[in-house]
Amino acid sequence: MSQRNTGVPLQVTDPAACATNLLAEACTVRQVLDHVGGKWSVSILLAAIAGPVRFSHLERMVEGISRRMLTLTLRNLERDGLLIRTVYPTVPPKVEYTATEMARELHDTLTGLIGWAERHRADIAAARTTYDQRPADPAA
Amino acid sequence: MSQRNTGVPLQVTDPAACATNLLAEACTVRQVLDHVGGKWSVSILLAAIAGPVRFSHLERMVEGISRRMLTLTLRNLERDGLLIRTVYPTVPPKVEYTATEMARELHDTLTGLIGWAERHRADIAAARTTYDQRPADPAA
DNA sequence: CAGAATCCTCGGTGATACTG
DNA sequence: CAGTATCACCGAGGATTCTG
Repeated sequence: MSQRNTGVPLQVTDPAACATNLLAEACTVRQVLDHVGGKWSVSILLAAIAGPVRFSHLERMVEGISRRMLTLTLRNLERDGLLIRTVYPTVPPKVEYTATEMARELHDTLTGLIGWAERHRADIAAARTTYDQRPADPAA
Repeated sequence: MSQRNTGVPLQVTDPAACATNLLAEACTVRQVLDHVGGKWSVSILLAAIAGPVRFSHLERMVEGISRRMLTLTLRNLERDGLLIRTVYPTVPPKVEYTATEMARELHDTLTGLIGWAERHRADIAAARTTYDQRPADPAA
């Protein structure tokens, strides 16, 4: 990026770092996260998977998102082949975003993540409690 | 955070936002990403899953990570119940990090993500090429 | 309606030095 | 060896305005 903050978020884990056998997995995971790890990517993706959505529709659904980030995230998802952008040349401009097959498969995979999260929600909370109740200064 | 930059990364998606049925999934996914979405989390996690690792061991494996970020990420993972920290009170201090069962299950889930990424690596690259070759100014 | 352009803030991250 | 403390940087994200 030559200019200041002109474009889309970077989201590029350098592929050169993916060398070591063990860490190769980690690197691949990070590549995925570079696509959907953004603050709003998943929300938009899921919305589009549920059915074609329009810009203003998303703006209302995702709640909390700014126009700018909506645009940027949509661009990213489109660039990565997860969304298809369709422009209807009507008088009030109309643009629809549709999830690709690849995106739907990704959703299936993400479902696994959701399952894990729900299975271990309690465990995570418990761990956090345990951690917070650590002795701050054991030297006493 | 009252102070400047004292502690661990935030990593807390406010649960209140998880309301709408459709976006609830997105919110759950984001919760997971809050745990392992950090730049180094996955690498460390995978290393620990492969077997108990020591601090300096990780420092060499992960390559590129700073001491600070290693410490912070380890703290996060420990707090979330993904890692167990064991201190051996030997003369040169020795600390081992072990992955929990929960972490291993997460790894299994992440494997799905890896599979997806490898299946669609070409598609993503192709989409990017297509996107880059867009007409910049169609009005001409 | 659907963006593009601009400016600004904040917190995640890195580099370095110090400590038990 | 395994951290902690402090400082500085910069890029993702937010708010606002303008346009076709």
